[in-house]
Amino acid sequence: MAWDTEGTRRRLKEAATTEFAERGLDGTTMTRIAGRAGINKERLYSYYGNKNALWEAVLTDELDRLASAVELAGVGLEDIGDFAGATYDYHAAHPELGRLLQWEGLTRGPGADAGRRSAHYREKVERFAQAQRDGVLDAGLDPAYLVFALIALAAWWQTVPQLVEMITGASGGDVSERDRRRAFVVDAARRLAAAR
Amino acid sequence: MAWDTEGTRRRLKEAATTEFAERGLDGTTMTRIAGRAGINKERLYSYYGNKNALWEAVLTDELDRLASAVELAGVGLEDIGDFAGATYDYHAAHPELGRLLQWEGLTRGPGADAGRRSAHYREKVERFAQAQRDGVLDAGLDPAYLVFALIALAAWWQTVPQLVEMITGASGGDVSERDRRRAFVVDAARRLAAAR
DNA sequence: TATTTCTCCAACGCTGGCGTTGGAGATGTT
DNA sequence: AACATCTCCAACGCCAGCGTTGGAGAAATA
Repeated sequence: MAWDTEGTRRRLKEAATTEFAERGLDGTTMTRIAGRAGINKERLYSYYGNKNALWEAVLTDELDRLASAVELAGVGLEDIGDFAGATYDYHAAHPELGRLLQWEGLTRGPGADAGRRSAHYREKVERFAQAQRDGVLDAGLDPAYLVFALIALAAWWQTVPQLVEMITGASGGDVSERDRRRAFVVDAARRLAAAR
Repeated sequence: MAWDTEGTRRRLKEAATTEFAERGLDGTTMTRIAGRAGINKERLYSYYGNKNALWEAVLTDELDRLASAVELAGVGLEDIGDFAGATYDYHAAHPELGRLLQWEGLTRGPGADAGRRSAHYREKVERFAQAQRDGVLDAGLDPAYLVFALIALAAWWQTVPQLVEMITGASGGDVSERDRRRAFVVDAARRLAAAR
């Protein structure tokens, strides 16, 4: 059988992503990760060094995927709604990311890969500020707060599903419910941003 | 010196609450809790049995406090913005409780005391529906979604502080920043809910 | 063929954390 | 006085989990 080093590397990271999202950094064991991947523990260490480094690798990787999957097309009101919708879609399709971010938020200290992530968000904020100068967005809003609010609206459904279920009485399983939530997020984003 | 068994019991639970909120169940050590309380570890075990039992005790206790604090929240239909502001204030004032619930939500499936909590939320939803029939709220909004969105806007600042810092560039420490966030939440809530 | 690289495996050292124990002193109660 | 309760303390047994090691086989490369 031919070798596939990138494949084993990827399988290890996938297993780590699942385990970390499920149990957090402290709750996950390296042995479990290796076992889930069906690959020897020694390989895990030789590829990723130690547990913390693996955690960082998982987090940066997941954030990269989010960044490349969700684009902010323009600076119109429509685009802002689309941006919120796309963010919602991504989180709905990849609930592990929300849980990872939540674990990270609970463990104090600087976030993984903080530099690049900050730059990415600042760019979004800057675009929003520009839209504001163009008169598309309400001038009274802090663009950074707006970016944050949109992400919160789009992402929180996946991070606290128990709360959602308690409030709405519906679980997020079926498609029509998901579509209704998405429509609400898009609409809410435009309501928030619109100049009045 | 007179004995104060209830006092030591309470001090132990307070220390446990702080530590658990800070580090979660897995991240907390019994030795640390005892050390923080300034009481011997053996006392901790004699009073609360083991780590999991202590966790349960802390959680049910905090949930009781939340329930009784929430019961005070009065009568009549409040202004939507004020409701969001009050929710923001509550989460800002009681970060331990919010963090404990976050840990719990991540580590388990069904949250403890789900019955009472969902009843509380349903009641809020019902009030919003009434406000909708009265024409105060936009008729096109699902009131449950609206309640959820308001809570998300108010609570997520405390949930993912790293993300907030990356987006806004400011830490939530100083008072003026907190006031500005609160004002944004209040304003955003009104924008979301207003009939157009 | 010789060498390097990738992989498996079993076992190990080590640390840290859980929960316990036995002894001792101080403070109460009968 | 006799007894029970509360507290401290130091040390222990135990185990799970991190990260390592040495040896071996298989696949590539030279």
